[in-house]
Amino acid sequence: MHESIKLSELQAAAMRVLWERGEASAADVHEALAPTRGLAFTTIATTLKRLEKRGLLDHRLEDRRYIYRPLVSEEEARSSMAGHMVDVMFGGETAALVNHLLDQSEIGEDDLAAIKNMIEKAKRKAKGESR
Amino acid sequence: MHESIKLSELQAAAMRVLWERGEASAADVHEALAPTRGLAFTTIATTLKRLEKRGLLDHRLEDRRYIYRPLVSEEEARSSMAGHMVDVMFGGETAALVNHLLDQSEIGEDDLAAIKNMIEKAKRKAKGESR
DNA sequence: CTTTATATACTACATGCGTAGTTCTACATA
DNA sequence: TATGTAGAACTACGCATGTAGTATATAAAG
Repeated sequence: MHESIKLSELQAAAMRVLWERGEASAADVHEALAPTRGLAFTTIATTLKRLEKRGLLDHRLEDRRYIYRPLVSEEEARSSMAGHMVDVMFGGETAALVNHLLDQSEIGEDDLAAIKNMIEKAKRKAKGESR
Repeated sequence: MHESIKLSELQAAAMRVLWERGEASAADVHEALAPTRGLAFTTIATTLKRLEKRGLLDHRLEDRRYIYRPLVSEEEARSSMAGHMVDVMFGGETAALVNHLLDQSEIGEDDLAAIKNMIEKAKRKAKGESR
C-alpha cells in the first residue's frame, strides 16, 4: 500500500495520460504532453522511469519498447494528495478544506446543487459508519 | 502578489506558528515544533531564512535576534495550495475536489450540516457574481 | 579584560526533480 | 553487410529542500 503518494505537476500530467489510457509508451506520453509542455522525449522517459522506481508504475516490453501501466489508481492518488493537503494546510480537518473551497469558490450554481446531493449521500454514509 | 505559494510540510508547520502568533523568533518556532519534529535549531533557522528569501517572511531585529513575520496570510496560502491541487489532480474543477472529499470523507454529520449552510451562502454569492 | 552563552551566518551533504544531451543497442532497410 | 533509426540507458547540471555542523559576532558575566 502506498500510504503517501506525492506527484509534481509533470508527474501528475504523465500519470493522467496513463490513467486515461490504461497504458502507454513513453512516446505516447510524450506526444500527449507535447502540445502543452513541449518537453524533450528524454525528459518524459526520465520522469516515467523515476515514477517506476518509486513504485507508481510498472512496464512490460512490447515491440522493442516499454509500455507503462499505473500501479496506483487516480482515486488513490487523489485521496493521498488531498489528504496530505488537508493535513498540512487545514489541520487535518477535511471539513475545513471543504469550507474553504465553498467559501471563496468559483463553483457554479449547478455544481453547488450537485454537491448538495452529495451531502445527502455522505450523510447517510456517515450515519452508517458512525457505529 | 504571490500567485503561486508552495509550502512543504516543514515550511507549512513553521508558517503556521507565525500565523498563529503574528510573529516569532527562530527559537520560538523551534520550540513550538520541537515536540512533534525534534529538529535542530539551525534547521529551523535555515528554513525561516529560505522562506524569507522566497518573500514569504520578513524579519526585524529585536534584542539581538530576528523576529519573523509572515508576508502572506494563511488564507492566501490555503487558496494557492488548494488551487494548485485542483489544477494538478482535479482538472481544474473545484467541484470535483469537493465531490471527492464528500464522497470518501471522514466528515461527521454535524460538519456536513454546517457545510450545507455554506452552500446556501455560496449559492447566493454565485448568483450575485454571475451577472 | 577574559570567558561564556547565544543567535546568526556560512558551509555542506544527500535527495528529488526538471530538463536534456550522449551513448548504446538492436531491428529495419538499402 | 553497412547504415540508419528508434528507443533505452547513462550522465549531467542547477535548484529546492531537509538536515545540521561549524564559525563568527556580540552581549552578558565574572
